[in-house]
Parts: sequence; structure tokens; C-alpha cells
Amino acid sequence: MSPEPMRDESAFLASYDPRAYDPVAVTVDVVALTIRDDALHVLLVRRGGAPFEGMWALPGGFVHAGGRREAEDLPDAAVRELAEETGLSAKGGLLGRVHLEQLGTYGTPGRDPRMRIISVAYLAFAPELPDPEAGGDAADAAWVPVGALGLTESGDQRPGTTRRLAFDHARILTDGLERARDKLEYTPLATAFCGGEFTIPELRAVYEAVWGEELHAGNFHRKVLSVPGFVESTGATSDKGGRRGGPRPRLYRAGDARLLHPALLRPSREEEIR
Amino acid sequence: MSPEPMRDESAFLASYDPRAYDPVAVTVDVVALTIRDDALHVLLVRRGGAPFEGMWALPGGFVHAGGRREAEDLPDAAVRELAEETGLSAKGGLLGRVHLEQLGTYGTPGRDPRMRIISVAYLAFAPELPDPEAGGDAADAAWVPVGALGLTESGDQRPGTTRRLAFDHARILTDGLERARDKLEYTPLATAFCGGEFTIPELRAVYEAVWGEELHAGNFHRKVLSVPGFVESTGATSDKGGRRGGPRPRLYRAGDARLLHPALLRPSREEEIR
DNA sequence: TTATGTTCTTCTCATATCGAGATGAACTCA
DNA sequence: TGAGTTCATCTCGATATGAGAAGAACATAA
Repeated sequence: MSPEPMRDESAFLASYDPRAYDPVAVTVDVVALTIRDDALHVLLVRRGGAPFEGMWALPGGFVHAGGRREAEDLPDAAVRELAEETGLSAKGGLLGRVHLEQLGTYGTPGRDPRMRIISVAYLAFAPELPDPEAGGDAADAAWVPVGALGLTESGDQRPGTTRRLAFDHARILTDGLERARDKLEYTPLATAFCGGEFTIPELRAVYEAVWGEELHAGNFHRKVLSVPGFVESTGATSDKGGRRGGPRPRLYRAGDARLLHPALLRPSREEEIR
Repeated sequence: MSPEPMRDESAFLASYDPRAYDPVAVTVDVVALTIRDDALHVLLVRRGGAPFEGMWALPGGFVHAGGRREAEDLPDAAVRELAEETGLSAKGGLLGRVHLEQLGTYGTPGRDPRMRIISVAYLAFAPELPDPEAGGDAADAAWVPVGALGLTESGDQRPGTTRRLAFDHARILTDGLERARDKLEYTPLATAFCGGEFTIPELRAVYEAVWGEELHAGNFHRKVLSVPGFVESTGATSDKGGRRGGPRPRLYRAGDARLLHPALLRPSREEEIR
């Protein structure tokens, strides 16, 4: 096909006999985040086999590439692994309302001791879900508070942290958390952490959990209502007041905006600028 | 290793005999952008072989995964392909000042008619570079104005466009352009399109080319100088005035900011919000 | 029941930022 | 030399933000 067929041997071989080319496998890993007890949690599974047996890892696995089974798209593989390893979809379409987006691809040689593995990471925002049930390769599965993982800015875990993460999953999770913090600023994705109806204080709790800092309640309230399409009123009022008193807050649902304009900038951003 | 070894056959096999698993290949594709004649250009190569022979494509190729040759990291593969197919690095480290970041991964079954191929796309911002020279698999290579490709918002090319793009490269390019437009808002990456020293009007030309709309010169000037760390003055002045008159503008270089605060929001964003 | 403290929601006010326009000086080109 | 263009700065009204205050509604404990 090419005028000089042997000029680029690798491409030539790959075109005709894929098995003769460098062996490589593709996996998906999912950073699934939710809010529990006003704290940000990530879904982790405990590995039942080598390598890194007994350590915790992001749910994930090999993509069905199309050899002996049907070829599946990358997002489908992410949802399937989430379901298989945690049993979260069997319980009546619980994964239907989760927001899923691609986070990035990690392929540094040596990141998996078995072979060259390219992992496509996905980021999921979920409202509060029940506890997962281990399945597939997982010996255990649980929602874990991200604060208990001792993550540093450089993508490592602080020494002494009990729950160690396998592979480069500390880096992937760190990148996912940074993405989540950014997206809350200029998209209405915080509503993906809430149910169908929510109150402004609940929405504020999401921002405070993800950003890890308290917000000015009055200004937050004004801001959310002033951004067009962020939330729309249901007209109803919550049937209970706050957990420690206060009037019954009003109920809202997600609006039709895809971008927040103007954005909801987080206060302590000065340090990250340089 | 696992208590019931045959429970997940795919993972089991992949651990021990990669060749027995679904055949899949990993490639990198690069969306390299630059400004020429006040217009945004993308680096394209014309395919010398099947499939899509004669059509234009993003520079890219297979990742050296580590079989018979040394395993390479994904960003290294992107730089290598950029060099091989366009000859841009041979000319004295021309690619040294290029900003490179991962754009996304494209792996929908059927996107390559030969086999299952997962492509990791990279986005590159480059100052004005010389014309490329075709090499490797490429029959030709050129900087092409993105306006001449007839891209639609949905990632297709308008009927009647002469330069057709191979594979799903129209979608990848569309995603790259959207990322570039976004990044110009809140990062100082526009300076990556300029040389070491530049003037405020030159920087404004970059924004106008990428965003495709004219900006208010006075407000842009005030804004750039008011954002801490965006640019720093060299003290010098350009030796020539504007192309059509006007005083000699002052010279600046990129500052040390990694984020623009406050951001430089583009004017016509209202339409994209919903 | 009453008292106390918490929370929701809406204000106010000073400050910061933004869009649009105007101005004068410096420069190119005819 | 004159006309037109551009750089750089300024003004002004409109809009957004941060910090604080206040009243009403509610939970909890005495």
C-alpha cells in the first residue's frame, strides 16, 4: 500500500498482523466521587489478587477490545467496571444519574508490573449512593473519605497513611480531585452530587466539601440565584429545618445552563496561581 | 492467585499471556496549533497509504509499547511523531519551546477500519515555525488555516470542503480548538504562540485569531497589565510601528503566572452557556 | 413552655472589575 | 505634507464581589 512498504515497519505490521506488534493492553479506571456526611468520598476496591494484593485501587479493568467478545466503547467499559466491581447498577439503575467524563490517560512504562498498560481514567460525580458490594476481582469495595488517604499535591500519599493505593492511582485520584474542584467553578456539576431536588444550603455543602473551605452563606445564596440557568425553583419548601435549627429552606432543581456565567470562583485561589 | 481463578478469565489471561488477549493498538495524534498571518493554523499531513490514502490527517502514529523496541512514554511518542512526520525538530530544537498537553483519548470501535485502535490525542501550542517537510508515512505536510477545513460544532466537516480529514480527526481537531479557546481564558498560554518577546498588540492578535472575534484594544491592554504575572516588561520598545501606522509598541515577555486571575473572559460566551 | 442558639434569606455598603467610548501622541503610507 | 492608523491611557456608568448585619423560622435543652 505504501510506496516503500518497509519504510515504517511498525505501521506496516500493525496494519496486517496486530498480534505481531508490541503487546499492549488498555484498561479503564474510574474516579467516582460522592458526598457523604458533608465529606467528599471516593469509591475504592480492595484488590483480591496480585499485583498489589490487599491494597486499595480505583475500580477498573480491561476494555473489551473486540477479539473474542464484542468491542465496547470506552465510556461503556467504565460503566461496566463500575457496576461489576461494586454492584451499584444492579440495584435498579442507580448509575443512571451519574455524570461521567473522561479524565485523562496514563501510560508511563512500568506503571503496571505485568506488562505495558495504557489506562483511560474517567471521572464520575454521583449523588449519595448505597454502600457498594464487592464483585469481580474486588475483595472489598467501599466509599472512602478522600481526606483519609493522605494525598499530597504531587500525587503521592503521605507516609503513615494506612490505606495505600495501588499502581499510580494516587496520582489519578489527585488529578480527578483537581478536575472536580475546577469544574465546580464554571459548570453546574455540583448539582450532580445532589438528588433531583435540593436546597441552596445543600448545594453549598457540596462546594464546601469539594473545595475544603467554608463559604459565605449570604453571598453564595445571592450568587447561585443570580447566575442564569443554574437552579430553578420548585416552589416547594423542605419539610424540615436545618439539622441544628433555622427555617425550612426552599427546594430547587438543576437548571438548563451548561456553563456558569459569571463563574463561582473559589476564594483561596491566590496560592495556586504561580 | 485469585480464589476462583476462572471467575474473570480476561484479567487472568492478560496477567500471564498478553498476546492471548484482545488485540488492540495504541497511537498518539497531535493537534499542533500556531498563528500565521493573524490566522490560526493546524499542522496536517497527507496520508501516503491506506486507509484514507490522499486525505489529510493529524500527525501521529503507533506508540512504541515495549515489545522489540524500547518502551516510550506517551508525551515522548507525541514529540517523536511530530518530528518524524514533519521534520520540525531536526532544524535545531525547534520543538523545544512548544507547549504540549494531553487532549483526550478516542477509542470508539470502528474509528480505524484496520483494527481496534485507541488514540491518545495531544494538543500543542507553538510560536510561528517554518514550513514542515514530509517524512515517515506522510506524503505531504503543511500548516493549514483551520478556517479552510469547514468544521462544524458537532465535529464534522461541511459538505464541499476540499481538504477532507481522515478517521475521526475532525472531531479531535474540533475538541482541540475548543480546549485552546478555553485555556486562553484562564491561563497565560497565549504567550506560547508568541516568541520570547512580544507586544501587547501581538498578544491581542493571538486571542483574536483563536477566538475569531475582535477585542477592544484599550480594555485588553488594561486587562493584560492588571493581571499579576501575565506579562513582564522588558523595558525595550519595538523598533517598528504597526503595519499600518501607529507608535512603536513596548516589548514584554511571559510572566510567571500559571493561572490568570481574574480570567480574561471572551465576550460572546452567552450563546454557549446553554 | 421557655430560653438559647443556629440557620435561612434578604439587605446594605464599600470596593473591584468590566464594557464602551474618547483622547493625544507616534507612526506609516501616499 | 497630509490623511489615516495604532498605541497607550483615561473616564464613566453598569455590574460583580466580599464582608457584615438583621429579622424570621426552627431545633434543642432546660
